[in-house]
Parts: sequence; structure tokens; C-alpha cells
Amino acid sequence: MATKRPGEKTSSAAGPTDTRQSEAEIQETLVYMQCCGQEAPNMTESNGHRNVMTRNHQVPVFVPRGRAEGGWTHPSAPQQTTTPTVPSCPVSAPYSFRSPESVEMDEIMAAMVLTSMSCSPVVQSSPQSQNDPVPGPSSGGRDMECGSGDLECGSGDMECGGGELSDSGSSGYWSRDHDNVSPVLSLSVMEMDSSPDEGLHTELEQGVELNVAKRSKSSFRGAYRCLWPSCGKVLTSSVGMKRHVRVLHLGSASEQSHREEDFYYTDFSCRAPPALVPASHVPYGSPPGPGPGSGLQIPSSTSSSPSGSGSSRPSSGPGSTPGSGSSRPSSRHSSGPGSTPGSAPDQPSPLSQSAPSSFSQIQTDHLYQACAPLQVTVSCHNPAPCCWTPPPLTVSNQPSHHNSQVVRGRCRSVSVGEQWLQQNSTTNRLTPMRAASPSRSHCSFRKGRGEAKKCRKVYGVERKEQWCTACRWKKACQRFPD
DNA sequence: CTTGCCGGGAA
DNA sequence: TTCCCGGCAAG
Repeated sequence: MATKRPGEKTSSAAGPTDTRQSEAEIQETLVYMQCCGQEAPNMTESNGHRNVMTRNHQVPVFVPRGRAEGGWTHPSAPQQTTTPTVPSCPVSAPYSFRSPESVEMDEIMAAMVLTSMSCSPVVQSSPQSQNDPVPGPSSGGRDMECGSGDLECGSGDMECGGGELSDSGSSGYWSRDHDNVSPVLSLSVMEMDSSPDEGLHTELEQGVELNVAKRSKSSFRGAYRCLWPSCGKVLTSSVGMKRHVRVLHLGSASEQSHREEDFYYTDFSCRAPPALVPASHVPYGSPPGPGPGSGLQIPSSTSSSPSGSGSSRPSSGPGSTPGSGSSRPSSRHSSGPGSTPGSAPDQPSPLSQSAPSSFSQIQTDHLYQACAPLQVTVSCHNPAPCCWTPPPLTVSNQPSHHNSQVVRGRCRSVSVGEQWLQQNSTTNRLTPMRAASPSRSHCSFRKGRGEAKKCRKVYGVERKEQWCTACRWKKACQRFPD
């Protein structure tokens, strides 16, 4: 365990503030995490700083790492336990070989381990595994006293691998978007020990959120201790603690703060996963909404998240909740490797907040498409004479998903009449197609009249012969669909 | 009132 | 299936 020390160092590394109390240290770590590179620079510390940078910019990751390695390499070693791939050697060598992703993975794993250690109890609630719920009694005692102690303890108990996590993990890559280490995952990881795969990423993301949410929610039986550097306040309710953090510490933080609160306090029963928290937290915080991965992530995560954070996201609730809430969870449960079953579904993580809107939007689009495939607007506002392309185009709109996007240059003009015959033939062909298209029929609602002129207007009643058959039959105009 | 089109019916 | 129209709703 002596080796651990390095790990600690690492953690402390986050800040030069070693002098401070352990709690303070942790706090700092957290802070960094959250700052996520914003302020990080001063952190000079190899880990903290570097990591931060890394997080923000993946590119640099390796390089800095290599150097920094020296400092915390050892610490990383413990992680090795977690990750079989890396030999005991402290040297960055392994990393160097690896691709960034792999590195991240390691980080993630480490983080997961940590998480599992720290938070597992809560998660444990899930039937699947109770394996190692709490680091151990010893740790329990300590955590009260020193926040930092928590980390260490956890790591120590576990195997040290975890210890490093706090720093490396937090600072590490995993924080980036994976912030979420779902308890479940963590468990699985620990057990499995195998390297996480892509699947983990997704799950992790969700997991983290879940984790946080869980913690904040009712999951606990214990009291909550404020991790803020000088504040050791203990409250029995998470809500109260949040408030406390928000008001007293975060204060101005405002919106995001509400999410962050979670990270500033820990519950007694479970070791606070400071490292974990921050890591997860950071990414989201700094890069509002659109993370690199967000695109993909959002949809899925969003669904899960909406309900949870609730307080923060009033708006999101209505939109996102409906669809995602119910359906998602179920699928997830089933799909999950078994680990997730109990935990995940509902958790609303503040993190994912951005998602809801997008998600809803997507849904909307889909609906739109579904209902109004024909919606394609007719661009020919101007009756100006052009060569109007065959009406068939109109029909073609079927493929056009994007409502307005499809602009078809069609202009009908005097010549129209002449060409009409030809077109007419085409129209006829189309007719059947249209009939076939369910869209119209399905949408019972009568759509308002579009601005597009129809045959009647174009040709006039007197030239009714030129109308498309649909118009003649008083059906939806095929030639000039809206 | 005009226009666009659904719903339905007759051939 | 084709053709037609009553009637509704939007403008």
C-alpha cells in the first residue's frame, strides 16, 4: 500500500495545496474537475493540470501524459490492477502504445472502480450485485474526518487501484464525456475486470448520471457531508445539502450550480466519490450542451435523464419525459447486461439536460415527417414563367424528409397548358402512387390550405381540363402539393 | 365567398 | 377504379 502513497500524491497533485487538509484537497480536486480546464492552468500540478487539458482537448492528451507520467506514473500503477493490460511498470510506456481511446478506457475503468467503491452501496440496491458494496468499515470511519481520507481509504481498501482513480481518473480522460460511471458498470467492471468496451461508454454516460442522481435522490440512508474545503457541514437530507452547497458555496454559480451541488457533498454511508463526481461533472458543465459525443449520447441519455433532475429542468420535463421516460427504462432494463436493471432507468441527470430539448425536437421531426410527408412546400411562389419541370417532381417529394428543405423549382407558366398533356400522363402515374401513400390518408386532420396555388387557381375554372385529376375530383392536388 | 380537400357514393 | 359531389374548414 505504500505504493498507494503515490496515488495519493497524485490526488493531491491536483493542487499544490497539499498543505491543506485532506478535505481541502479533495475539494480542490473537485473544483478542478469542474473547472475542467477553465482555470486549471494554475494547477500546474502535473496531473491536475495536464489532465484538465487533456479533457478539453483530446489531442494533447498523449503528449502531456507522457511527461506527466513520470510524476504520477506510479500512482497509475495501482490502477494496473484494474487494468490488466498495463504492467506494473509505472512508466507511461503502455500508454504511449495505446491509442487515446484505450487510455481513456483505462481511465474510465479506474474511475469506475473508484466509483464502485465509493458509491457502490447505493447502487448496490440493485439486485444484481452486492458484491462489494462498501469499501469497508475502516474507511467509513475515516471519511468523516478527512474527505481525502475517503478517497484513499477507498482505494486502499479496494486495492489501491482505486486510489489513483481519484486523481488520474478525475483528471483523466474518462471525465470527458463518460463522466458517468454507472454504479452498475463499475460493479461489473470490477468483477469482470476486463477492459470496458464501447458499450461501456454509453452505459457509463448514463451510469454516471444515474449515479449522481441516485446519490442525490433518496437512495440514501445516511447523512450528507459538505465537501467544501472549509465546510464540513453535515445534513441529513440531500436536498438540504444541495441547498447548502448552492447557497453557501456555489452561490452565484446559478444554473449549473444546481447540478454541481451534488459534487460538493458526500453521503456518509457511502464514500463520496469525489473524484468521480467531479469528473463526470466537469465535462458537462463546461461544455454546455453539445459535447462531441453529445449527439449520439443525447438521444439515449436524454430519455433516461429527463425525469430525474426535475427541479432544474422544468421545461424539459414535459417534452422529453413522455416519450423517454416510460419506454426507455424498460428497454434499458431488458437490454442491460443484467447489471443495470434496477438502477438506471429513470435517473435524470442534470448532465443530460441539454439532451431533452434536442430529443423532443427529434421526435417532433419524426412526427412531422410521419404525418406530413407531403408537407413539402411548393417553392413556386412566383408564377413567373419558367420551364416548369414535370410535375412528377412534386410527387417525388415523398423522399424529401426535410420539410421545407426540398425546394423544387417548378414554375408553371403559359406553356404549362401545352405540356400539361405530357404531365398529365405523368400525373396519372402519380395518382396511384399518391393513393398508395398512406401519409395523407392517415393524417385525419385536414391540413390548412397551403400557400401553393392549386390547379384551380393556376388554370382557372375555365380550364378545368388542365387540372390534375385530383383537383378535378376535388381531391388533394397532386400537381401542386403543399 | 373562395378554395382545398375529405369522405363518401354512383357508375 | 374512375368520376363526381356534399360538405367542412381555412382563409
